[in-house]
Amino acid sequence: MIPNDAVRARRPRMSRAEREQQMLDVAEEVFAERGYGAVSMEEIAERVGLSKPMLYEYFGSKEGLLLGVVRRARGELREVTERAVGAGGTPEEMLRRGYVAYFRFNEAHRRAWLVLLQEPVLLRSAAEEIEAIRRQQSEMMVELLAAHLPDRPRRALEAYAESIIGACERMALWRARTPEVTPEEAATHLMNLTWTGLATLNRPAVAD
Amino acid sequence: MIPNDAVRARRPRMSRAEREQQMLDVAEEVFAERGYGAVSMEEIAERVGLSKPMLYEYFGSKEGLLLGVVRRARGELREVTERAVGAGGTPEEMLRRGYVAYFRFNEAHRRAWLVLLQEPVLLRSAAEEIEAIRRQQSEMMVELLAAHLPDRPRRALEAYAESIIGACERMALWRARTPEVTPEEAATHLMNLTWTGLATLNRPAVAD
DNA sequence: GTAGTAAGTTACCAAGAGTAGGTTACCGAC
DNA sequence: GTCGGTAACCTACTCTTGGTAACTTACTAC
Repeated sequence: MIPNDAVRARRPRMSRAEREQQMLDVAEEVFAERGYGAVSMEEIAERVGLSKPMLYEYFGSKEGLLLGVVRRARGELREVTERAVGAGGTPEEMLRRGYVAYFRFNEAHRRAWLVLLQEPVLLRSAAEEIEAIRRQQSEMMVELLAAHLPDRPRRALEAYAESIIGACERMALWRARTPEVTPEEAATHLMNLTWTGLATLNRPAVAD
Repeated sequence: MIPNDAVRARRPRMSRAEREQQMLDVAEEVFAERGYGAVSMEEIAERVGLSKPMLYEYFGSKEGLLLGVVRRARGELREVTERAVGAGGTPEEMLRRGYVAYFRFNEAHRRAWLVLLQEPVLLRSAAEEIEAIRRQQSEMMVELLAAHLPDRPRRALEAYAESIIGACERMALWRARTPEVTPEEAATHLMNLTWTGLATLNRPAVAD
């Protein structure tokens, strides 16, 4: 039988790289909107305009697809914050710029960020992979702190770094519910807490 | 046919309340160990010594069961921290005791805490429920801060509260990977970061 | 123009979430 | 003591969905 060219023409063949990105786009959107558990591979395939086995061809499993989404998003975020921090200046300036960059990122890439923040924890089987990404985040922060606090034990710096990252994440979640708070304001709050410290905060000099 | 009494005797009937607790115990253990996605309702039922429909009778769905586990754990945690903070003293003391209580809790109730921290995010459909619990946590912290910082805008206090809670969570995760850090040490790190502040930290007086 | 490969398909399986409808044990009332 | 009524509990199913095997179609280099 002769294939229906009119129909075939609607599904242009793409290179693997292109398709992958397209799949990640769709998956990111739909995971962020309704959550990993509520979305079927069938549906994602349909939205991409392909059949299910192609998703498995490229990502191996549903978790693999999610991991792809998370990895890409995490990479982008990392790039943004590293550029912000790497621009130099005093530790205070670097920290502040890092905060601002983080909050701007999750404002601009809301969907990516939602997936990034909310989903990785359910990936038991991909835990090591995720762990590696986290460690990277944390190491960057430790370096930043080490420049300012050269005499502190490494262990303490790690603790600060982890705490700060946790604070950022939760602050971002809060900002999602309180959209009138700008990235700069959020950064100021975080600076007041982590840099100035609550003890010194009741001096009227510090504004937020 | 006459039922096999020997077999029946192994499955004593229990009151609803008792069974519920037992089911929550099993679910908590197994979710914490292998993750929500990797555990089937069939298996949980089997471990409890009942058949699947009983789980559905009591919890409605798999998510409902998870929610039950989370709610119970969160309640216990809340009790513990509220008692610690409620004992009074200076804001600094209260904050510190709160931190210590939190880290002690997740040391003593490792399984409960793992579920608590790692799973709720995947519950899209139960999001409001979870949100309510979170708000409670955050409100308690806001009250604590308000006593110390009466002149700050509410909005700022909320931001601090959210950040602090996020810092606690992530710190707890870090502690799970670094078990030699005691609850008291973790609390000290957090105090140094949030109370003292990084700016003042390079004075040699503060130890951690 | 044909061989090889990479993109894409249909049609299936297996596992597990959730349910309909029935059975067994307990408990209070007469 | 037996007889309803209820609450705990079961067997046996359905249906969705993650995952795969085996095939077909189109592009690309020689």
